[in-house]
Amino acid sequence: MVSDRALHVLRAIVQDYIASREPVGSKAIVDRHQFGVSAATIRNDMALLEEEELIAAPHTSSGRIPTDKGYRVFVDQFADLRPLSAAQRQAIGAFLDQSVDLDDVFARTVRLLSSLTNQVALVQYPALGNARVRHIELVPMSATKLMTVFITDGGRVDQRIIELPREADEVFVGELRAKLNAALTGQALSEVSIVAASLAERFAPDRRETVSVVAEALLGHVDAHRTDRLVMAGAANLVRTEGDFVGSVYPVLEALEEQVTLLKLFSEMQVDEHGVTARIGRENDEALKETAVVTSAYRVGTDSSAKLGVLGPTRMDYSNNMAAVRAVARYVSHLLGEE
Amino acid sequence: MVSDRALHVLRAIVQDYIASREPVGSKAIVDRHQFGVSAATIRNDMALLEEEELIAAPHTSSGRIPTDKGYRVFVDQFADLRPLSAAQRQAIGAFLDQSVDLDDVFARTVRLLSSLTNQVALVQYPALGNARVRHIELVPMSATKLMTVFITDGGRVDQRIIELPREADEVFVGELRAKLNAALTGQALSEVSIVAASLAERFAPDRRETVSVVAEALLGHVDAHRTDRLVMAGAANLVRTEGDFVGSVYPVLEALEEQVTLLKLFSEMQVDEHGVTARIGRENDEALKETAVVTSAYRVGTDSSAKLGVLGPTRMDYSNNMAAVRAVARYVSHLLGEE
DNA sequence: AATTGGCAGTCCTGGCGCGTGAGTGCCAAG
DNA sequence: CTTGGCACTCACGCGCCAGGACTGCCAATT
Repeated sequence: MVSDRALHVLRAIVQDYIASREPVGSKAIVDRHQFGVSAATIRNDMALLEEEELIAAPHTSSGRIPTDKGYRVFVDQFADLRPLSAAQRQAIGAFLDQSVDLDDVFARTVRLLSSLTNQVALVQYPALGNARVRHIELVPMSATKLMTVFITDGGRVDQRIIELPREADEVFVGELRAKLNAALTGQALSEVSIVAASLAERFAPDRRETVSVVAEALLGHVDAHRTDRLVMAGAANLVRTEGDFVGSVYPVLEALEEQVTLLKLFSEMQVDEHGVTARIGRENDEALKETAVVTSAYRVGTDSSAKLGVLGPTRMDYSNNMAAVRAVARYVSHLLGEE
Repeated sequence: MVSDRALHVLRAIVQDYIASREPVGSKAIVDRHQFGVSAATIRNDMALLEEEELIAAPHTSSGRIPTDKGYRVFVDQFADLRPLSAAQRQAIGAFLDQSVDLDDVFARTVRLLSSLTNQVALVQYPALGNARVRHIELVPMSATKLMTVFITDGGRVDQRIIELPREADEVFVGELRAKLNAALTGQALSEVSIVAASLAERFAPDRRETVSVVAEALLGHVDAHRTDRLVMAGAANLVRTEGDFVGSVYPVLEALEEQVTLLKLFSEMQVDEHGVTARIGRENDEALKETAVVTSAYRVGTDSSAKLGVLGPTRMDYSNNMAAVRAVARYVSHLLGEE
């Protein structure tokens, strides 16, 4: 429908608009790019692009800005995704290799992504749906308070404090700990509920109530592992780019604190063959209709995975951000996916 | 220096300005408050207050707004701090009582504070400087990778993955675990470094290198417990109140992400006899010079404590916010401070 | 000595009109 | 299909002006 040159005009408009934040006119294009044709010709192409709703004019006589659809075509057509420079790659490795534990990997990853892209960075904790129990620890806090610590082979640790129905001595706790680990260590999380249910039988009747309270806590741990969490950094960048929003950034920030919106977003995004995807403008929820989200997946362990990405105004540097997201996702996979 | 009535004029100005965000003039004061004197008299008092730098006029002929110093006097003189309503108190209890563990208490506390005050809420993790070791767990991840889990009696759990210099079998790990717990359980964190240093001697020479790597990891855990952390919620509220900042909110948000600034702030703030303190405007760091921070302390265990509070524009509802912060701090103390 | 009404003066705010300039749409010619 | 030319359209910045909300000061009053 639109000629090849028209597409390149679109690219020029997107690039110039991203660089200057000002509507770009036909004259500016012939000046800044080597099209070898006159401004009038460019104008004809622009009329075409406008008809296709790839660009729009804020008011009758002014330059054009890309529409959501325009950004979409730009991203699909011109996602050149030049690899990052060697120095940048090395910086990623050097920074992430310092991580001391899983939480730290994620904390560092968001900060890194945020500073590479100058956008809000998001990292989803892996679901670990098929993770296995590595170890269960019971720590008495007082006669009737017990802390349960639940460790999976993905390296995730959860703790929880429960109130026991009656007093439990050290010996009994030791017995319970031993039986729990014997029965559950190495089991998939999905098996925990089945095993835990049959556990009470192996204890004297007057202990069973206490055991089932503990079993219930274990189910809570499994749930907590299913429930995804997010870490975020660089929210200040949204305010810095406030001028790119015609509405307020307030609803956007609200949506960011409302993690459920973001988790839904991540779960809906399918990573394409390049390993990185963008969702632009109205393709998102109402609250995020003026933003774009660039996402990639990373692997954890052998067969578990989660997403990470950045969020910013639709007027963002897609090339750079997509390259950064892809590179970071790859490095994190390399870090956590190895066996 | 300033008359009693002048102080009440200051109070009226602060209250009206907080309510309307508009400079308040002498006429508005006689209309909205029962001073029983004429506008001209109020004007004389206002001239006095201006001389004392408690209020200022944005431009020659317009109402006055409080200065930082004016807010300070207002807070010191008129901190009536009416207790929250019974319904609000009950809501605090009902919400916080649902917490399942320590992290959850803090997560709920920030959300609660943020929604009670419509400001940014901050909760500092307790330092637990005099906490004791409750339990140490070692979990083999692979032949040369070991996860160390470090649990203190405050209920805090830390994990970390370390690389061993040579392979370690289950038996050796079990022995190490037993010896570590025998030597360290019940010890104060400050003792860990001393005990850990002498630990290697008790093993065969070819094990010592591995043992000292583990000992080093334990020191890392102790450090992590010393290093305070913060949780935050409601950053979106800052953007909502953006109109109250003459500069941008961007540096404020940056400072919020830079936790070190906030930790320094918390450590400098001394809670007064009412149990709650405010720091206003330029009393803070440069980046926070347009904000006010209301803080209170809460107790954890018997003798450990930390701070929590809210941050917002200097034009905030001090009475409400101070009451909310105090009530929440008290409830959290009640929750975590009990023995 | 404190208070008050009156009055002149200040300065922000919003509306109006106008020239300027960037950029478009269209057309007829190449 | 491309190009130069040309009329047309708006947003933008500027100066100007009237209205309004205050203040500061002063002389009279209590």
